[in-house]
Amino acid sequence: MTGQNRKSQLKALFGTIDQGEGNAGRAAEPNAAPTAPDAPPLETKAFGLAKIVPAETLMRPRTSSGAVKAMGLSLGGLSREVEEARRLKESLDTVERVIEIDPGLIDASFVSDRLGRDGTDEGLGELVRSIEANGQQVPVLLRPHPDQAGRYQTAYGHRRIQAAARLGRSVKAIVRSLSDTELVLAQGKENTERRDLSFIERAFFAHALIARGFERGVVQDALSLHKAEMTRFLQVAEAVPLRIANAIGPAPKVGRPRWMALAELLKGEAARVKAQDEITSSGFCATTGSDARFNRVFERLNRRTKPPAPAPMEVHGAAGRTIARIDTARGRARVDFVDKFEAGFAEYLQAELPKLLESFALSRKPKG
DNA sequence: CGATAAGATGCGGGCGCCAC
DNA sequence: GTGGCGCCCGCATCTTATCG
Repeated sequence: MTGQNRKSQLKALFGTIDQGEGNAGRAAEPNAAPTAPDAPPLETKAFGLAKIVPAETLMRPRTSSGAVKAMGLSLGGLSREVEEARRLKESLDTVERVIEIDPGLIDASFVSDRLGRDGTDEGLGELVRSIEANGQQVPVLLRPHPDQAGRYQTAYGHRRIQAAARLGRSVKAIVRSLSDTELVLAQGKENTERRDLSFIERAFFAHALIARGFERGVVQDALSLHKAEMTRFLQVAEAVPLRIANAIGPAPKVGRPRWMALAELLKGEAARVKAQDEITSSGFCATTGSDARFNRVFERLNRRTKPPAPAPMEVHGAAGRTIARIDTARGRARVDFVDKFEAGFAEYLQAELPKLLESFALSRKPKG
């Protein structure tokens, strides 16, 4: 597929989504698809009730009128009105209306964009409360299920559907006939706009799309990815086994550098065995929060290569009491005095410290 | 509560590979 | 040789956490 084709495909898809969903609380796409030459005027399509005055009608030059011509014009006008009425009816029939659907009839998208959130999604409870209090503000996008008549497949709005199911309510939805490509592109675009997917979820979503044969450029466009980012997504998704990523979960606070570091560690077979062992441990299962679970796995794999930071050393006074602590973590030395010191001590320390350092340097020099 | 450090994210641009 | 593509490095900016 050429870049031009890709762009027109995206424009055709997303331009119409935004136009049809003015109540979705999102700004219209700045480069939305231009209205097709044979499409009804924009106001007809968007609002249905607006007065229809095609531009060509307004531009048509007036001609002199005889009785016959007047009748012809009148008939012509009538036929135009009939034609416009037909168009209006057509647009009303095809315009995307929000309908209510039982969540039990709705299946998830064929490409998952979530990791290990089933039943443990921290934000879902909040969404349930919001919908309970204010109703569902934004409709979800569905398509008729390609294999099962009477059922639907989700393009986006999975969490809203889960929340509605939990409340025992129907889901406000727009149903549109979508190809596989259109469905995943809508799904990717929506997730990108909402910024509610973590790094690793986006990585696996991009990877899943590539695995299903979607072109790299299409995936980049749909997820608004820079080419370099796309490369890193695929590298991480290939290096981190899905079962491990699923066990960890979305880890929203863990970004690219740490997932890439984990992916690097997981390239070794021994590390994969260790990670598998970690995710089945009781401690891991008892850990709440995907960020904490990530840290457990990461620290377990990193344990050998990165020694723990040394504990602060205590300096004891004549009576054996701790008078100061020396912290050498992160490659620097820091001295904290336990008690307040007398006036002038800082100046004394300032004067004596160079001598102390010099004396230390001399003691380190090899003798002879 | 402001300053600072650490981490996350987006992006530019160089490089190598490959098809034409 | 040229252009397209993917990989990689590194920088700038923004956000979040920590410290004093």
